Amino acid sequence: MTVVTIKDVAKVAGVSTATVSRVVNGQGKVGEQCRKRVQKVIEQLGYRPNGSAQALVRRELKMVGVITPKLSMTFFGTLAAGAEEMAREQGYSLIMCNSLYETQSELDAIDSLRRQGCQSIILHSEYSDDAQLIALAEEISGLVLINRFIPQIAQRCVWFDNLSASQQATRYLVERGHTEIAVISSIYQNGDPADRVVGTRQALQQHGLELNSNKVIESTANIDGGKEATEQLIASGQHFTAIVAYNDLMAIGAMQALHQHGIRVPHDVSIIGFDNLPIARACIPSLTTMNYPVEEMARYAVELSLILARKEHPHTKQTHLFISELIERETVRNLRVVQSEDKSVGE
Amino acid sequence: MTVVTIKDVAKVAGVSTATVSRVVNGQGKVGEQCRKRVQKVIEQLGYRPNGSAQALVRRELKMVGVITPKLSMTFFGTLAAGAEEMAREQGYSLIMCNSLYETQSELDAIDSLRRQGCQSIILHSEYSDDAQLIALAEEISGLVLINRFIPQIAQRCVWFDNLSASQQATRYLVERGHTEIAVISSIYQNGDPADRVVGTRQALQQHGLELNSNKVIESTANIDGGKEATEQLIASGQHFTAIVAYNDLMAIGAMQALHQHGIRVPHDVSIIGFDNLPIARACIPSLTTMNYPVEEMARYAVELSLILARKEHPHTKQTHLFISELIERETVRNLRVVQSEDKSVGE
DNA sequence: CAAACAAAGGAAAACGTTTACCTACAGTTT
DNA sequence: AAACTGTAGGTAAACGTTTTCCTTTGTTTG
Repeated sequence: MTVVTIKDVAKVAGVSTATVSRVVNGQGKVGEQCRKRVQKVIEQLGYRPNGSAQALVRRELKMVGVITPKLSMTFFGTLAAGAEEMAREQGYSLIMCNSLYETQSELDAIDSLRRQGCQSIILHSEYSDDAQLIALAEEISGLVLINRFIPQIAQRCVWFDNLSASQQATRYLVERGHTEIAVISSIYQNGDPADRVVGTRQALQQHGLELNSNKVIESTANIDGGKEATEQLIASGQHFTAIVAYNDLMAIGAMQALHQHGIRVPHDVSIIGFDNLPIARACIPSLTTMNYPVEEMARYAVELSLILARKEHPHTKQTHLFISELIERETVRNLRVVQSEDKSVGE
Repeated sequence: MTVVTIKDVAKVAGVSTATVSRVVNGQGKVGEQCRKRVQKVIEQLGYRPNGSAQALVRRELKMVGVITPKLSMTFFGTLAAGAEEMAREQGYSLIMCNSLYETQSELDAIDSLRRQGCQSIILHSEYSDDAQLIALAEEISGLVLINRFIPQIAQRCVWFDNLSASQQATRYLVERGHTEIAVISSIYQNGDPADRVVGTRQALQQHGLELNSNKVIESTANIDGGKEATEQLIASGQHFTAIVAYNDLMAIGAMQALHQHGIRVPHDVSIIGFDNLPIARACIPSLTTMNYPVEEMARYAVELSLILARKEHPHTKQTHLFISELIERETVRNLRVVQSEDKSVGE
């Protein structure tokens, strides 16, 4: 007797498997003393319903799949943690897949999830194109895109208002007297970086300023990328008193590069990051950044996915947009207050 | 026709389901032209085997479960990433559970995994006691403990040599002239912190020095905890020229606290962390730390778990110990080289 | 007291695979 | 030509549930 099945329980309790099933699931009519007896046998034998059999007959696996590029990055780890939490609350388990920023592994992951019978999938897609994703949405009722917006499947998109966030960040700098602003952007393909540059440009224009393209440097969205981009920026001789970074990691890299060149933050150069990772609070000086409510978004995405998978969606064309807020810390200097010294970079 | 089954394929291809199954799994005798025909039908219909049905009949789910306290922490995210990678290589998927440092959620997670039919489980357990885990190992053939050692189930333990790592760290400090060493430890229950304190004590003794218990402060294993512990240490008026921190986060917290008190790192106080998180390389000054090969360990743990689950284990009493190496960076000052200034904390 | 009904619980089909066993047929050996 | 052998491929049982009918039994109602 390796594993206890419902039949074993039924036999010992002297009832049919139907009754045991009813007791386990707490539905259908079962007499009180009968229920008690079955309960007891279940305990004694340590019966545990077989999930595969349940999934087979119910035609649904109580799992939600999450596909992100790289779980070891705090941002995606946090995303996964939020998703796991909501999934668990709803009685689902979480299957995790890393896509490693490759289209093929992204597709493989989706395929493997579908094969498992997983109808709920949260996808953070960097590289698949819109058409592919729209096609996928046709087939997978519970597909939800996180951090991406595709108009045709707006109701499946849980995303972040990059435009207004970067406008907000830029405005904050301008209001503090910064007019020469550099942007350290990412080489990601998914539109986010581009949106943010646009946001910065728009905010500057609203104040009669302009974003010089020479001050926009792209690199990989991590610490090294930030360092590299900043080196490039310094080397180019551009004049700037503030940097808007694509994310906190790049901002940290920028701080390192500036530090190596003896440029002080925020005294000589101010910096704003994105994401509000724990590291932003921890670094010295602590990083002013735009909050990215990724955990909350992930929770929401799972909830949405479960609803969509149940096909209860009155096909609203509503989309799901999360907005940012600025976390004020120590890396932005207000040039309009103290004018003690006026050193800045370049020129 | 909502979903394509093996029967549909069989009907269209004019063969039995057995043949389709043989084609899909590439085993058993199937004629060449017959195989081709079936392949084609599978393509056309977009047939995808039902994982639940397969798991049911094969009595195994191709999944490995990973249970960690908090996925949003880089350490555990990295662990999960390593596990996912190996699982995928072996054709398995990964189920993630957060235990949130609670015994009950830990047990719930295990229960849910077992119910799914998951025989491979990687558990990072903080709070369950040895007896519980030993009992669990009896029932779950593929249970592997990561970052924990229990002699009775040594063959299921993938762990880290805390003792020698902390000895190594301490020796490194002593060799650089540090004699007054403080330890910022964690309040975790799982034995790691205690082992590390012992390691430090032993290393000091080997050099004829002693670890003053007043210089060992415990707190939570994160940035705030490190800050708090350091504040306490400073307030206590103890004299110290170096700190061994329980992990990089606590080390960063310590650096912040020291910074706030105008104490320079490494000039006045040296620090060694543990884990070698990306943040250790990124902070200023960059943190000297003991490497913790957690990703590699996680990969290994999954491999081991799969072997154990298959019960191929010739019951060796081998255990699986990973060792550390010191990553030299900028937070340790060599007191024996330059003696320009001699300020230190306390006294 | 008969008729109607409700409640408890059983029998069996269904879910989609895999696989042990069997059949049919073609080719080989005597 | 008969007997044998090997192989492609079919049949059907099995995996462990859930759920739709039923049947049985006891209770209410006119």
